[in-house]
Amino acid sequence: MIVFEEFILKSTLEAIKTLYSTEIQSNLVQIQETRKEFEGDITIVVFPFIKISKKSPEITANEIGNYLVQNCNYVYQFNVIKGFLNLSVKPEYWLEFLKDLTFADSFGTLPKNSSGKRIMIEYSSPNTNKPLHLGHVRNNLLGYSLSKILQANGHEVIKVNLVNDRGIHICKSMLAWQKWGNDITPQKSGLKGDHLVGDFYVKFDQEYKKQIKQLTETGISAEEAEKRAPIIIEAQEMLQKWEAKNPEVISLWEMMNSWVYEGFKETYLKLGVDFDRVYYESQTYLHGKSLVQEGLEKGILYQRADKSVWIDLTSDGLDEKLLLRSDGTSVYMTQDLGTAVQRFEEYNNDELIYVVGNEQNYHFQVLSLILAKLGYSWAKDLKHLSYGMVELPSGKMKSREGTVVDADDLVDEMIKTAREMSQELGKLDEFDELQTNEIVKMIGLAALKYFILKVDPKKGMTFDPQESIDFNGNTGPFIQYTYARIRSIFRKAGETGIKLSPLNNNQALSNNKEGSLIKTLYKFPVILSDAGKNLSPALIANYVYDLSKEYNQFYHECPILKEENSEIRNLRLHLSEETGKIIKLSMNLLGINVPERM
RNA sequence: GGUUCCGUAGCUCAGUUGGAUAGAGCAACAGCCUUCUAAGCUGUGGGUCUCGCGUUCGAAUCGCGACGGAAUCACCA
Repeated sequence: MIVFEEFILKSTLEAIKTLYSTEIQSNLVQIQETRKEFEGDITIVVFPFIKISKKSPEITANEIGNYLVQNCNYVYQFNVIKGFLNLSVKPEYWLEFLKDLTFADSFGTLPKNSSGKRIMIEYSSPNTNKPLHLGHVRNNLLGYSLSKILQANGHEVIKVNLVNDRGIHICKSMLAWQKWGNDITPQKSGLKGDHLVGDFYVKFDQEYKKQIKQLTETGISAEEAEKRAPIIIEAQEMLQKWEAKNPEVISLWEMMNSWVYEGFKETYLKLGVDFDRVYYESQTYLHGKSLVQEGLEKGILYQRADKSVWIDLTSDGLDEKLLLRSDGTSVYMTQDLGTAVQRFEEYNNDELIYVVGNEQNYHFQVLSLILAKLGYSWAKDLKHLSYGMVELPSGKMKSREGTVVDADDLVDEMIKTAREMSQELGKLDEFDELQTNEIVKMIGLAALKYFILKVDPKKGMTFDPQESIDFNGNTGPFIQYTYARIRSIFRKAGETGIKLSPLNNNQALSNNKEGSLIKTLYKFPVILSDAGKNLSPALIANYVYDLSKEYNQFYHECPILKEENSEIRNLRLHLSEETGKIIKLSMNLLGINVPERM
């Protein structure tokens, strides 16, 4: 595959050496895409050179432009606007690029392990006391998409899920079920297991609040009341029994967790995400204690009079952090230290990416710092994909207060809307029921996934369930529609016996929409690589939107099957084919499917 | 209070080593289907890039300050 930029960079360095007898660093040469409103393909910013040339930007640009036209094969003409040197790449090279593209299997992607690392990515990581909500949806979609993107960048990826299946939160649900459940089960209630368990979590909280209120009315402070409410004390006792492996508590715990897992399984399937390995916190929460011992011996950690163990990070601009409670039990950090060591030992991975919300930035900062202090060289290879919180127009979501957008409801709602919308447009007429179900599911999910993934992960986002979801404009369905259009052309071509033939070497581009489409296709490998480096599916999402928009303009302006000149028609068919391939590939990187028709 | 992140059109968002007249979509308005899928295309209006100062040939982008918002600083996870 030709990469014009490399050659132009090299020639520009030569030009400066020849013209001004100075060798410069290659990072002084700024090469960028020429803006649409100007003529040309590739632009060099000449301002950095004027100190060397000691001439005006215009003269400098002209001198370099002339040199390139004479000495660089790919450049055939140029124009200068202010300090910008706009170069035009010879059309035959664009065509050659397109030709290479027709032979490429998955253009832009690197084969497995080609240049790659072994990367473990942890995402989802739900609690087992309640169903998944919109926040988890963002997490799952980011994690899954990122794993695809990293694979396409030639890395080996291990997707893992760490299920938070123990602790006070699940005891709350268990206790509430014990008290008010009347032996209800998912089967008897007809509810999904995770939803049923979540209902008891809410029930617990309501009762807890009631008890706090009663206590404060007797003159006890709110803080004290929160500690003394009988129901919270009962929950804590239950947690102790769990840790003591009390058979009754354990079997209740196993039963309710199994309900939740059934529910999660369904949600994951619906969202189309999966994992190579699932860890359970009940099996990992004791890890890390030996590390603490080691740290104490090395003098990195210290013990207080009450036996609790701490690390002092004040010299790193952070605080002191607890690593073992005074009763010797471990905390979240202890466990994370332990599991990180385990994972690197077990998988010998090069990186470990945690997909976790930005509310835990501090935690991960401390985590890698402690590991570095303990002497693990891979501490620098821990990465935190810190994504922003999803808020509703009404503000933050609170699961205890029932103001969350439930993941299952959300997906169902999207599919329902997709069905209504498609029906209204008369798009479902040719489909039978089975096909209809499949297509509306594909469209509804695309709308949801794309809406969430197109936003820069680092940024917070607001989600309006009523208005946010659209099927026009910068949306998943728009991109799917573009793909379906392309497929439709090839069905028609098949019916009329038109076939793709190899591209002619001397084929000229007949329309500038063809040119801008080729240029957009050309950008894909760089976008894919950037998306991997920046851990950002949003780059792919915005690119595939640009590509679709570009294609629709081309489609509108250029007849394809109706084109009578068979060479031009063939070129346009190839452009359509390649665009379709990259749309499909990009959408797959986002975890979104594309339909043959819609 | 300390630390970190954010502030771009009415709304949701792009804008990545500082580069040309800051871009899309939605919403509003006006056009385009006897022609390959109108979930499309074209056009109009809409901006003090929160504000100020600085660095620079050049700042939405970098630095400092102010204002506004978020997260975090737990013997929670």
